[in-house]
Amino acid sequence: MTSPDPAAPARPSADPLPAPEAHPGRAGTGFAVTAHHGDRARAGVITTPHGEIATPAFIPVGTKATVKAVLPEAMGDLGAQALLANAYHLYLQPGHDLVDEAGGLGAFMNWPGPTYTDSGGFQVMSLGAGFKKVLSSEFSGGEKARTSSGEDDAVAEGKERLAHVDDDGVTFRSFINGDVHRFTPEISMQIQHGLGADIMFAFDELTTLMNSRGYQEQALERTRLWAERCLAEHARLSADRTHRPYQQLWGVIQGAQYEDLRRKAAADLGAMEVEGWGFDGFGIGGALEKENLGTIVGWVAEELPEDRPRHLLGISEVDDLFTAVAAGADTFDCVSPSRVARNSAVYTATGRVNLTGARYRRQFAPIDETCDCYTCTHYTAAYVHHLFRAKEMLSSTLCTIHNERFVVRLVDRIRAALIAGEFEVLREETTGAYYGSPR
RNA sequence: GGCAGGUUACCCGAGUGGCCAAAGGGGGCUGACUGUAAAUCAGCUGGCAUUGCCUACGGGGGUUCGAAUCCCUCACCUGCCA
Repeated sequence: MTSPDPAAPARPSADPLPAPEAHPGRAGTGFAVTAHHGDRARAGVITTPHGEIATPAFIPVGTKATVKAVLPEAMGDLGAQALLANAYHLYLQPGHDLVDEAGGLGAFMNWPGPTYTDSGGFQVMSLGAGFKKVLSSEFSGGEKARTSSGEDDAVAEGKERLAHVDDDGVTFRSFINGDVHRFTPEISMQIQHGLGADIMFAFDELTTLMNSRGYQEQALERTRLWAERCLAEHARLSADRTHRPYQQLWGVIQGAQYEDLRRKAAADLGAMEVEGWGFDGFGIGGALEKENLGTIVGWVAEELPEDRPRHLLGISEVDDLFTAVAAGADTFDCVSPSRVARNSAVYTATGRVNLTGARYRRQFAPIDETCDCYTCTHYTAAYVHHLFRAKEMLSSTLCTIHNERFVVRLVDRIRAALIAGEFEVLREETTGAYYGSPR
């Protein structure tokens, strides 16, 4: 466990970076593959102004510039190489201008390592299609095709949508106070430039499993046009700015479960160039199901340029990580380790368990004997069980540290196994122990 | 001593003749959560068996086809007045 860069200054300095090169967007940044394994799995290094990220890597999520309940320093101690925040949330509160004034996201939250921001595209879906409904099996099998831009279901459900999509952008209602706000690709880029993360994502539309094929095509074309506009605005903002010009912009591949749409999206964005600017990497988004996750990542990886990193958005379950790495994914982010931890679920080598269970009342041993996290090396499961029962907030802290370490370490081990040529062995051992049988 | 009110499941607390094995909380048990409107949400929570039966609304006794609900009595608790 090492901090990303203990020597890095915690506060912004006046002139921290070298002069731009010929391609201003990529100066001092980039990606290098260091090892291949099998058809598509690989290990590599992403370089940013705030340090390197060895891939495959898990990037913990700190939506509002904090991984809930955990100090940024602790995230460094548990081995997080980078953190991911959300443009939508930080735009609403405290505002990207204020974060910019503070010296950018990393300086603001005292995180010296690399940072990512998501574009706010996810909120188009989560606030628009309806909270909790993206992957809900309750809706995924439905016959009725529904669209994120239609108002029918919201009316039928007697609920008001919080977001509305059109070709130019998205109109949101703030989840904080109901204020109306407008996001376009340009606005998302302006916000993300203000936030100043090393790696930004293009503004996209995430569709849901219940959208019709026709709507998926329409949304995909919209996402493609938005990607071009993001690149153009990124170029403009990068040229204008002098104090933080080295941000990378990664395009987001949509296309739902359709092979032709996914391949087209990947080919389009992979080749996309606007005023000499292309994407520095790619995100793979959308409502992926466990069964087709590997297949979809595989299609996309085949179409994308080899020399740029691929980030799988929102995935962190044990078997999914192995599947995705095998299919060509390089980095991951996910809220699950954190959210689940606050609700008393913890990962162990032999599966996920709920710590509020009565069976932990007297377990005077670590949550997971095989874990090297701060929680497991200092506290017993019985103590954490007590904290949950007593509704003490330290329960969230200790379990989040454990779960984030669990996933970070797992992906670190996957990386080491790739380099050593032992990926399949690790996969079989790990998923076998975790799920009872290998997946 | 007098008057008034009260005693309901593990706890608090609704319920004043049948739709009551009994609302609602809490607690307990179990589960869910994959680019965070999430320290959130869901199910179960007297016993045993297939419909159903048994045990239960302070104890005991009545009235009634039928009582947590009405009457009598006993016990305990809370006010107010002596």
